Amino acid sequence: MSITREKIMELGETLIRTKGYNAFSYQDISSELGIKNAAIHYYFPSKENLGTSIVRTNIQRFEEMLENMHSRGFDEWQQLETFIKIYIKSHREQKLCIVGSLGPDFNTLNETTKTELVRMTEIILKWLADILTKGRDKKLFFFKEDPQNKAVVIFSSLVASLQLTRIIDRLDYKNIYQSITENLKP
Amino acid sequence: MSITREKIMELGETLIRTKGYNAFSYQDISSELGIKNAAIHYYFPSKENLGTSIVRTNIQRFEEMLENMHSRGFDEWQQLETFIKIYIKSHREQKLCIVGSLGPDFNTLNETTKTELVRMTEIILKWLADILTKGRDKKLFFFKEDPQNKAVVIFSSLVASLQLTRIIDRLDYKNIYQSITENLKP
DNA sequence: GTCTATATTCCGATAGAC
DNA sequence: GTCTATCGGAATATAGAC
Repeated sequence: MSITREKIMELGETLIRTKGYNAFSYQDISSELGIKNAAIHYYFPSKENLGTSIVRTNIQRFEEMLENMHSRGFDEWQQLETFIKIYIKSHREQKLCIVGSLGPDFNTLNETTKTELVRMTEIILKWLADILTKGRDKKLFFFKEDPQNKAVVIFSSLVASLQLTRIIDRLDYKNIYQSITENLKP
Repeated sequence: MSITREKIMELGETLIRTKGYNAFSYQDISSELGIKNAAIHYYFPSKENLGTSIVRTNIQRFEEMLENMHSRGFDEWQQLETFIKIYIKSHREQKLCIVGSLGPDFNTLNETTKTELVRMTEIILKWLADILTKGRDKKLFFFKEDPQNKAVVIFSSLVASLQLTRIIDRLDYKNIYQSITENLKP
């Protein structure tokens, strides 16, 4: 795989997660890379291709993380904390997550990008509901709500607290995420 | 106040909450109203003016709701449920809330719009932390976490579950919000 | 006071040079 | 295979007509 192509995807992802999909342009990427905007079109004929590829890479990254956690034999608490660490890192880098940055723009996305974003969100929610169920069965977690709904609530907390801390930067993200896990303790 | 001006603001708000700030244009509004796009510039010289005015109106609306609830003597549960009803309505109308739609675009907004969005978010979070504190003192709510953090977590859940249900529309919003309140019951 | 004709800039995208 | 010159159109915004 071409190095330029990789750089474009990395920059594109950063731009989506900082400025938003509809606010960034091929010019933003090309000027940073010192090439013309049309050069980007060689690697990604349309913005749709770029957006879709970026989401696909993120799905791959998430699935690799799951495999990694399984091979290491992580329990449900360790899995949840590993996932939350992604959000702490995003916060430190002043970026939103992919779901939280593309989600609000959903109605303006092309069909292929929509499809991948749906797939990514489903994979995350399914995994989260899964570890919530298993963790509760093993008495690691305690909660009364339906695991599927609880998964949406927890994921929503993570997604939007990145958005809120961007608006009000004095909010302490670490304490916020502790509030989320505190809630699950038996 | 001019009727055209009001229609522009209403349409503008709908567009922000469905397509996002950077995806909608003056053309979208003018074509709907059967006028030229430049006519919008008479009422709102720049997009910044329109965006800022829309946020200000939303702050006013929220503050009027607070006054209304106080004059009716709503307790903390009633206040929280009234607030959540706004989100159920938004979900039904397939719209995000203002904070959830402008938040991800924060870095691309003009200074005055940023300022108003910060103010709106602060007002909501302050009110929410307030009723959580008072409600817990009165034994209406039960939770162990710090009220300020809990306010961010609850608000985040509401904001982002609108975004997630847009991506995956089979998610049941009513059950999600019940998970949020369930969690506060003593 | 209200709106239109028009300017300007920037966007995503195509055709073709190297 | 990789990139540049350039297009057509859409975006925000100004100047001025009614």
